[in-house]
Amino acid sequence: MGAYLCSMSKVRVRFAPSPTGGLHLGGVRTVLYNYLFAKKNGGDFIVRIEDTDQTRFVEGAEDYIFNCLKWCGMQPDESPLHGGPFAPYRQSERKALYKKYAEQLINDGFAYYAFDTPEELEKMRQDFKTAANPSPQYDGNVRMKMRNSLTLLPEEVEKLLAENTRHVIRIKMPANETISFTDMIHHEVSFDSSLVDDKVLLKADGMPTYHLAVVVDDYLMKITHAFRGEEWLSSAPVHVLLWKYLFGLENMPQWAHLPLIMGPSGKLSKRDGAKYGFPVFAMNWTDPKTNELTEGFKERGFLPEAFVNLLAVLGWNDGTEQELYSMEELVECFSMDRVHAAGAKFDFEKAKWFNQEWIKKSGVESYRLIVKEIFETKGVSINDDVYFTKVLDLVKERCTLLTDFYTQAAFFYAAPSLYDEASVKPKWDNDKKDFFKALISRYSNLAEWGGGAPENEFKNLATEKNIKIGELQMIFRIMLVGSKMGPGVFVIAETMGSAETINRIEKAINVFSQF
RNA sequence: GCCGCGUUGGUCAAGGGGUUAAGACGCCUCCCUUUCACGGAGGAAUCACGGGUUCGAAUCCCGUACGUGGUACCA
Repeated sequence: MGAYLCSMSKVRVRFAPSPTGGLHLGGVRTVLYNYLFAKKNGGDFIVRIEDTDQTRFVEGAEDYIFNCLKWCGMQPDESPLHGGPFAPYRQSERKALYKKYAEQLINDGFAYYAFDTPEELEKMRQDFKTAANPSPQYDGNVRMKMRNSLTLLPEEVEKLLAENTRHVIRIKMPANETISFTDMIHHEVSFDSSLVDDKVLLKADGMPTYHLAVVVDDYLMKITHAFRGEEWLSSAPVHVLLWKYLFGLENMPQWAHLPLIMGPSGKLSKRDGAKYGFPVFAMNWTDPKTNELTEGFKERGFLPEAFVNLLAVLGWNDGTEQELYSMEELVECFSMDRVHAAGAKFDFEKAKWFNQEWIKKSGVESYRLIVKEIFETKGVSINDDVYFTKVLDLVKERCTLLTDFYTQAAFFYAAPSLYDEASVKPKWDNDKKDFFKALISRYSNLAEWGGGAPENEFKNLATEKNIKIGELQMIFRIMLVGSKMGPGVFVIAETMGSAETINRIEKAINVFSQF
């Protein structure tokens, strides 16, 4: 181990999503680690779209992915959207490239044509299925019993090819070889080649499978480090072999297989979101076919800084006690060898804590517009941004999600329509009523409203009337807010202004007298 | 079934032969505040199991169990 960086070449990493739907937590974290590693090492971050399965194409998914990256603050250096010297960056547009590599493998004896139809494959799986082997593979044990260029006469193969018979190209896995490589997270990993199946490399429609495409494109795009989810580890021996056959092991990128992010019960799926009440995707995603909406962290009220932060430390830490990191700090501190090998269960409670911390940490300016939109969606129009900022500043430390600003501060924009009766009733009597009536006239005559004046006036009057302040303060709060919540009452009164305060006292006196 | 990967409190985790086994989230108690939060002080709670190696194991080795991923002309 040790030096993972090849001293010769510039670091180049890629995030290679297939545009089939929303981008979930694990996906974003994979991008993040790619991005951090690239930036940390002064390298390039490439986004390549792996759309080789035409049956799974989903309208809008690619744009959506780029929107998510943008929201998270990760701009690709090269991508189908941003261009670059290795274009095109969509595998579907690179289709013609792959065939020659597949054919080269055949010529070198590392791959073969297979003419088996889907029905024949299904039959094979049925025929070879036993209790001890419930899912037989197309591998060294069965390939000589199938219809392929290994079993057919050369002239038969020629004929089938000449007739354009549908066929695929499969890798011919060698027998009894140990295939091993060094993973940046798992270290030495090895496989017995006899146990790996003859993966399809080129499909009948001429498109490569992931296995071929990833190797060819990583080579062509000069990728130095390849990071992906651990679900790929099982097929790594195929990729290693292809590198060996095609481009040389010495040119193979350094691999890192990232631990999986788990849901409350097993692998995190978008179903978990609906089931347990937390978002799974970065941003809202509506499936164009089913119209099904899957909630995003953004819409749930997360700050992108918090989202990035919580993802970064889910499976990685720098060995210190620091937990809050900006993107810049992450770039500074990140290293792949401090990434955990084990999967991590996602904890929404902790995720919310990160958001709360970022709300407190950030200036209101950085999210004012988003919160403004939330208010306006709720039917509250914001005309005075100075006042709005003041209000947000007042309540920010009791907000966990951006949407909480509405519940915490809506009372600044509308007098309560409902009062906490149970808290007022036991304290409300004629003395209190007289007090608040007198308070109205005192407040009306107040020359200046700021600088603690409402509080002083309130307290003076209480002393004069010989009522304990504690007896009055809660009532006052409920007059202004409606319930037992919010910042200090006098701060609220000062912020609202005298007219509004007086209005609310008047209104409340009437209501309370009915209790 | 087979193969791969993994296993420190409920969760995220530090620690990689000798530690009172950090810290954070969550939970509980108290303080602050006549509200709710924020903040502060405490508390409960952990090295999956069994064998080795060693004076000494959470740490190294081997098994077992459990979890998880793969086992597609999907990525």
